[in-house]
Amino acid sequence: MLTPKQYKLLQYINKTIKETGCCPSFDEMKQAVGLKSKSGIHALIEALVERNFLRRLPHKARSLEVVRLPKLKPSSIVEEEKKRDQALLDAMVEIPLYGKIAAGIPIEAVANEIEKFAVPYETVRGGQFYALTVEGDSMIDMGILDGDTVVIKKSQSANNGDIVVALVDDCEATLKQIKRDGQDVLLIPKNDAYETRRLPAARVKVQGILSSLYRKYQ
Amino acid sequence: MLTPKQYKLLQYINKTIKETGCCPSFDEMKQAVGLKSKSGIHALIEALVERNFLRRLPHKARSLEVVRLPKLKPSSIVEEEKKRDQALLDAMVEIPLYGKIAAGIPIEAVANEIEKFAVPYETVRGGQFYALTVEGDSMIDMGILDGDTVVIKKSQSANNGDIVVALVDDCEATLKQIKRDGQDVLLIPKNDAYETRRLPAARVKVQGILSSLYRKYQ
DNA sequence: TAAAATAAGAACTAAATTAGAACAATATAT
DNA sequence: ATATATTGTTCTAATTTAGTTCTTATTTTA
Repeated sequence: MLTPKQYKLLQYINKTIKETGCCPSFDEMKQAVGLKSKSGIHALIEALVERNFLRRLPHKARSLEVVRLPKLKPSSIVEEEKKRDQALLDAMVEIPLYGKIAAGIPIEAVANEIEKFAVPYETVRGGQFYALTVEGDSMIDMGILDGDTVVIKKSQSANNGDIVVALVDDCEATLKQIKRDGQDVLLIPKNDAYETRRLPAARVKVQGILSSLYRKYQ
Repeated sequence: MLTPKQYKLLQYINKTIKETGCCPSFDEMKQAVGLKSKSGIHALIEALVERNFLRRLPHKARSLEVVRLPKLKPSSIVEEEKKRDQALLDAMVEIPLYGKIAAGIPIEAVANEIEKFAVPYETVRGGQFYALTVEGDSMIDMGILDGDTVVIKKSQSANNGDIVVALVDDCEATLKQIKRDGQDVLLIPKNDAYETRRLPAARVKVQGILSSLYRKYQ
């Protein structure tokens, strides 16, 4: 069994040769495994040759060849890879940022994808999501400010009281709290300066539900 | 394995034989790899023969044969791995989540690290950051709500008007807008139900500046 | 606790790269 | 077959790059 350092170096040598066709120099190796002196590399290579993982021509530069690779990974390496996998799992994914949506007077429809917005993968698992930049102050009393980025989960339906992206008459998209009132739908701004709109349910389509909010200062 | 020069020459020889059916001369090779003398080619070929990548008949012109080539990983796979590495680079980093901070009456000091909070790496580059969970409603008029997570950039100083984590008398930490007024410091809540505190500058230490805000709905 | 392994750095040795020139062997044209 | 051209070999020498060996410490592992 190899020590973690030996394993790491062997993997690096193997990877480099496979990718470039050339053997790395001791200096390159010391960079790769994070050493400041090449005498350590020399010792590691001695050990790998002794254990028959490497073959070399003594005193020849860049003459290493990988004889075989270990079947077992040192347990500390396994730990490291677990952490890396976790990091990958937590990595960002990009969702479309469709542009501005009115939190005041409706401005533009959700239509042409312009940019991407990166969010943690776990926050957008199990659904389709997109992002919008809030414009206006009609939701200010819910702490949704002009310039905030909201992440919306696509949905054709919403519960009473949800904050949704609502498409009115197939042309205006707006972020409002939604409530049902008989055959009508109420689109409720959260700012006393704005008035609730009452519309027949047929004119309003829910496009998604507010899922999270991001704000960057300065 | 090979040095970069050896590799380059071997590739050229192989390519030429494959394309023209005949081995290049030393002069052609020296052109191809950018040398001005063929003695260098001779040395490289010696090395390639020694490493068993070439075979030759001594003193016979254009008599080289390629024995083997370093087998490279397909470049598509290399690309994929590069992308994966990039994903890792773009991944989340975890910053300490120190617990709750009062946005109303000060509750607990910034002290014992409890949890971690994952944020996109790029948002916390160039500085030390930590996260706090907002408790209370004193900043509600700035859209900072109870339960929001705020990311704070460590700093001992702040500009007038910044929203900061302020430590009062070395024991209460609170999130407020800060303003200077002569020898005093004003800690301004953003909620009409709360009153601005005026304190001598000596009693207030800035611990960090509000950098970003995260809110999860439902 | 003893034996490996890890680590740094310096001093040293050796190999690789490069050039130029002279020369030797081979190939080709006449 | 011979002259000529082409090609490969050998040498010197300078420079750069690379590998080895040594000492000294620290850390890890058995």
